[in-house]
Amino acid sequence: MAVLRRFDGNIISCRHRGVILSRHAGATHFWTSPHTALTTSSLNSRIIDTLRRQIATATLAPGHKLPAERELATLFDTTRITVKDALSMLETEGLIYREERRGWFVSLPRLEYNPASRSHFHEMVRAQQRQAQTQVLSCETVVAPCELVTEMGLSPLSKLIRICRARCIDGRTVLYVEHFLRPELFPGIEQQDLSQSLTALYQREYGLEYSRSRFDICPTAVRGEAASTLNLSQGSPVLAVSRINYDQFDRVIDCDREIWRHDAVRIRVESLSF
Amino acid sequence: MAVLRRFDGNIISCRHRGVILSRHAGATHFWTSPHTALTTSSLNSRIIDTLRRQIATATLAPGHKLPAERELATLFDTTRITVKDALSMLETEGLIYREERRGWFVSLPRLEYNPASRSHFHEMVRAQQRQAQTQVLSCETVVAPCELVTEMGLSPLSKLIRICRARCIDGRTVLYVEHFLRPELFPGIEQQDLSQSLTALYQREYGLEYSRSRFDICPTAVRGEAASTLNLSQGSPVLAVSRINYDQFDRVIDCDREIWRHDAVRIRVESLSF
DNA sequence: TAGTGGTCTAGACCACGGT
DNA sequence: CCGTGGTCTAGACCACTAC
Repeated sequence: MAVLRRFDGNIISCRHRGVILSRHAGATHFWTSPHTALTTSSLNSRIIDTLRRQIATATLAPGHKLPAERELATLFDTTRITVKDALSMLETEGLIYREERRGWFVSLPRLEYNPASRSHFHEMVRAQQRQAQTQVLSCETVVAPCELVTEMGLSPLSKLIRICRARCIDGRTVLYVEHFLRPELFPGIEQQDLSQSLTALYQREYGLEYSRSRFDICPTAVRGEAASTLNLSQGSPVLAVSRINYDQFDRVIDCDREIWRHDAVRIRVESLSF
Repeated sequence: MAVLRRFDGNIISCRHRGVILSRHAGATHFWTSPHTALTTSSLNSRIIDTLRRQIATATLAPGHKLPAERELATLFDTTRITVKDALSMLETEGLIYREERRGWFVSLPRLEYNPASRSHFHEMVRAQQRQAQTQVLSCETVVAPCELVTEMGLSPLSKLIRICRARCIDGRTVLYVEHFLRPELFPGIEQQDLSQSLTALYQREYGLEYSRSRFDICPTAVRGEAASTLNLSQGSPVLAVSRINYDQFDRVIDCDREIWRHDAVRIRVESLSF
């Protein structure tokens, strides 16, 4: 049906000067179906294909910084806008990411994340041969946001404890997370070390265990404090995972809102069908 | 901590002529945390805020077509590029979507989708008061793509049956899906009506039932046949959900690759913690 | 202070969709 | 055929980062 039209030439010729960047055949990326054809051959997609190939072959290795946009524009004999379009597309694809005014970088392998597991973040990261770090940004009592009143079944104008944290993998902040806790269940939690696993803390200090949870996964755009914490520009794509957790007595314990850099994670869930 | 700085003025004043578009205060969108601040007030974010508000109040109702980019540029006294930037950001956020060369439209409510449930697509859509439709694009025997050989535990150069379908909600194609089936389990399936639920077909005709499955969720960019089927431009953001399904004897039955329009769906999973 | 991306101007031509 | 977005040019100034 769909015909496979790969761009197999090594020389990416530009309109005026001609540019040689890629000398290797591309490897197949998991999310690149071999059944999809490349139908366009615009300048834009030549830039994309060239960069994609360099990334696939690790000629551009994970974490490496790309040349400046102006430099790439010169290299490909075009303007910054065209280059930016190409880079945005690769960003959407998750192959590269940007840091606000710092430049563009090749993405690191995605963390495999199972939101149904109560495995601790640090453990999960270590199990994947990566290094984790957690930073507490704030802990304060707030009036429950109205959508949480509904979601958590609270009475209106309830108070909640809000804990904000940033989590890093291999030195890069990839996750901004807000926890909303029912204060009556967690007296004095402000005095605890909140950079550790909250799940462990709940259990050790308060005898509360997750029994079941419900989570929503929703790709969206980042704004506000989450954006600056993640070094992202306003409106960059992220993956929002919100969870409601129930304890062994089926009471709502807390609610998380995780904002993941969308190139940094792959959700994997094992489940029984029902 | 973060200060709430809402843009509460009704009059969006542009640099030369001044434009009044919005007259209503915005409602809070679920994914818009009230704890995040709007830190910029560029021309771009004024466009975004104005459109966001109009959408939140359904002044711009779901499914409605936005004015042409050139028209918006005139309206906001700016250029098409600036308008496109704003529209792209709203697209990333999932509030609007585009159809290739047709224009920009306000997104419909997201379908709530639980990949762990074996509920049939048509049932699930109907349960949410929407209308579903399925179109079979192709059914053919192919050599197993190499990443599936690994994922499904096949011997190299195995053959698989590949079924490609498009699924619509309320007349809009929102899902492109490929199924890869082990041919030895499904003799003669090509002669069946493949526009119905495959799950039901497996059970009725072949006595096979899903018992468990593993799925991966990964935001990425769309290319190739999936893009044209979904009326998307190359590189638009989508949500890729790939699943491996096991039968009651714990054998791999099939593997799905779903490509969802990223504004059309919200993944919701209920799970026991472990 | 130099370098970077963020934002923006003011146009242009083309390809495809719908009539 | 016209209207639409898709792509592209050739610059500009600003804000922030890193040194």
